Amino acid sequence: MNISLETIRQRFKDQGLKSTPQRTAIYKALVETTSHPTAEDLYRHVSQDYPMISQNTVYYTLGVLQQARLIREVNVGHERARYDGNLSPHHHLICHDCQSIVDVMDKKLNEISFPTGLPTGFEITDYQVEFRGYCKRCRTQKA
Amino acid sequence: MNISLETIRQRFKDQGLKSTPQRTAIYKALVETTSHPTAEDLYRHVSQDYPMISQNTVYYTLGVLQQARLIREVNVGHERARYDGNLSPHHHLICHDCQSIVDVMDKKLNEISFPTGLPTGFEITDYQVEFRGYCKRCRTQKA
DNA sequence: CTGCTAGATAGTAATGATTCCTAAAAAAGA
DNA sequence: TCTTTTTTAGGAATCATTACTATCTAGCAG
Ligand SMILES: [Mn+2]
Ligand SMILES: [Mn+2]
Ligand SMILES: [Zn+2]
Ligand SMILES: [Zn+2]
Repeated sequence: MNISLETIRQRFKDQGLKSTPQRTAIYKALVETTSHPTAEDLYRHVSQDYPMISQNTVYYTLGVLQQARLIREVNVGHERARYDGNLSPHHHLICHDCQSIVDVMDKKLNEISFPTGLPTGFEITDYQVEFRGYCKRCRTQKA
Repeated sequence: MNISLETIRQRFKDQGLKSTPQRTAIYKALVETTSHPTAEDLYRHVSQDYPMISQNTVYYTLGVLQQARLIREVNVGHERARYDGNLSPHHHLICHDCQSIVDVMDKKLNEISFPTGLPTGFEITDYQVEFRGYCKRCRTQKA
């Protein structure tokens, strides 16, 4: 999945964000991968083109992009945070062993009805289905 | 929800775990609450009866109980870990603002069919539905 | 009941991801 | 080009969790 610089600049502008090379590179990397990388993964990736970038910039940028709703964070236990540049509604499948995250696009999962019998006053906004299992690689390694 | 010491001792024995006052107190606290406490919450709670207990013991014990499948960890973003002593299959509802976690017992949620069209070889073992929203208290505070 | 031993506890030090602080640099509009 | 507001980079700080290790104790064997 490829994204043009113009598109990126436009999205940043729409959110009132300045376009910098570092920010653009981080966002582009995140939109163009399906691997749900960590901040450090992104730091290493972007470092190839911008050797002087700091980890701090990566963290700061991820925070900014998240607030602007251009990316989202994926919860996988309490290990380091994982990020997702794919905003279309979808769910995830996570390997117990290697923590790899795979997108689950099944449309049926977007039609789950909200539960009833909850504490009064609680208002649900959205939900996430998190499947767990073992990826092919980890399964063959065990055998 | 109350649990007797005999029941606790039996469960520990079944898993080959020694029964110590600290371990018993931590497990009892976790089974008898629905608040999904953090390690520190439990440390503070158990400290009332065992003032000399160390945080380390709480962390170690939670690890042991988790490996023995007597408790489970609940994922809520990447804040500190939250624990659950309720092993019956259920899901959760989390407040965006105060991070409180409420149990969702809706049986329909336990009958979701596994998605198809996944990477070959991936084997799903289980899943979790995580609802997000705003609790009553946080909603009235905003208004 | 007594002693033995694996496992548990407590205290302290270390780790590591993330956040905080700040001066210098750069984007974007005037 | 000038000005203002962000953004960046680097270093220090934070804080939950782990690691290390010297006692201590539960549970069992004798
Ligand atoms: Mn995804
Ligand atoms: Mn629960
Ligand atoms: Zn795997
Ligand atoms: Zn709340």
